[in-house]
Amino acid sequence: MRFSRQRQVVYQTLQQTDTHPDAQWVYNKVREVLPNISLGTVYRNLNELCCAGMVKRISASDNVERFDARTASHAHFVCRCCGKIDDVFDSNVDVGETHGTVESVEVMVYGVCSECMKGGNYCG
Amino acid sequence: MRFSRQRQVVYQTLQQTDTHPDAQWVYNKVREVLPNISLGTVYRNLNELCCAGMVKRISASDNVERFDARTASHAHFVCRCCGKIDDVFDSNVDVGETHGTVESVEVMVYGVCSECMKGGNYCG
DNA sequence: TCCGTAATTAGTAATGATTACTACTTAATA
DNA sequence: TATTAAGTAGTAATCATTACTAATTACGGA
Repeated sequence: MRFSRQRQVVYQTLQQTDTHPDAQWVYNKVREVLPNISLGTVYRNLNELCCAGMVKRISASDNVERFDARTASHAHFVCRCCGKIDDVFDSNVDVGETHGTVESVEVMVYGVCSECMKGGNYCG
Repeated sequence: MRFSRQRQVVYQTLQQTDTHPDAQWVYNKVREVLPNISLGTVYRNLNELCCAGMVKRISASDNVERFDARTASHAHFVCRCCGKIDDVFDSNVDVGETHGTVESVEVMVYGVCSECMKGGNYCG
């Protein structure tokens, strides 16, 4: 993977925020530095960085993919009213006190299923 | 909330599968019983059922919302190759053995953040 | 330092999921 | 049964994301 100027700025931009932004937000932010970058380039680089393990993709039920440059494992608090995503780093914290009213907790285990491992559908 | 024929069939269809389908799959399945139902109706009913707490929405990073009529809390195994979602009911199970290779575990806490609770942005 | 070349980009078009809109229909209640 | 607000079918619109292409560029080797 080459390290183009565009890819650098996309990555740095994501590292400098803790708001778990979507591609459009990253695009707007990066344009302050690279006014001619295209939205497609932002999308492609976010995907490349995800593949490289430098960025994590966050899906939180509002039809928008969000991204996080903090790859250390941590939980997220998602507000279903404003869509905001907070980090929950400390497992001892009372989320209900610190972040808001808790309605449900979802645990998602990501990986490659047995059929795909066997069938050679394994992708990367 | 009224209990229209369409809503009944959408709900029943979702109850009769454990594949965590998306709206299109539900649409195709429901059309076997109600050939004239429209895709918009399926979407609207899935959303209504979510609001009513009878159905859960599952976001798993492939640009499609999936739905689950099993509202009892349980974890999900998501294959990043084929997109399949398995239920993980038994917390004692070795997910790596039973479902596939585990790459990451994400914990999402859903709720309403403090600002929205205070600001009257609370929505339902 | 200069080439060669494959990776990357900008710009635009296409795709695909989801929502919005409207005139018509129907479930549920009095 | 009559009323009526909720629900529906069908279609158009929206919006996030991906695909495509000709031009540009990073980077290893001469």
